[in-house]
Amino acid sequence: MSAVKHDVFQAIADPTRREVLRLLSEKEMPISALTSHFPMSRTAIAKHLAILTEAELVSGEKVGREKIYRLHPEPLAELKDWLAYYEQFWSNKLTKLKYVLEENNED
Amino acid sequence: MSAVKHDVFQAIADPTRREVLRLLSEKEMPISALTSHFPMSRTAIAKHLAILTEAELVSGEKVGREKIYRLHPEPLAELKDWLAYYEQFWSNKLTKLKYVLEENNED
DNA sequence: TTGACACGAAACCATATGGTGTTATATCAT
DNA sequence: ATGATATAACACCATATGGTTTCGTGTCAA
Repeated sequence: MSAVKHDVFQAIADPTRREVLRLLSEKEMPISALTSHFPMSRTAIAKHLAILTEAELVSGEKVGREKIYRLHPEPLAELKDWLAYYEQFWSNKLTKLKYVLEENNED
Repeated sequence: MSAVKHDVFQAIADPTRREVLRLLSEKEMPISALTSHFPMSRTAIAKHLAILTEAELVSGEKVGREKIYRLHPEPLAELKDWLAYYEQFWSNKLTKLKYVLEENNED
């Protein structure tokens, strides 16, 4: 679908692809089973799977006339590492505290 | 640059925008200072900032004739939460162990 | 007040993205 | 062998994306 290689960040940018990942996290399945969860054609899902495959987040194994796709979550480590850098600027606890203080200052 | 609202996932999909976030994490700065770090026009950076602003990852404050942009990392929590779900399928420790085993099997 | 500076807005462009439909090919069941 | 099934491959389309250039406007400094 594109000339340039897709990375993990681009792969998870699309809501359909995130839902595909979630479905595959529950159970490996072929394209047609995946497609039944979406209001779009099998061809569209196939393209999303191609992008996810490029990012190495899924892999497909041909079994008879089916091709079973399954989740391959390791590349998400790159995302985790990227995110870890920003946690020095924010933590859930400190953020909540800050919001409380800002709300108090409003009156 | 678009009719649909951009979310955090789309915002961080672009390498330029990720670099903008990193730069702003070091120091708040106006558009022209940001632009000097990239091989593209000020207008292009302005569009990226608009997308980051839509995702509420940055905010700009007008100061005189400048507009100072600064990082607003809280929306990254959504990403962190999304990622947390997949950590049940994989952990750094187990991944490293698996890689070590695979390397050992190579000879 | 006259530039120079920082930015915003608009028009434009090439390519990417996300979808469609059609056709072809391999496999399984009868 | 035939037909149904599962998917791949291809051509096509509208819109989004990521960039450009040009022009307009508010602000600071001389």
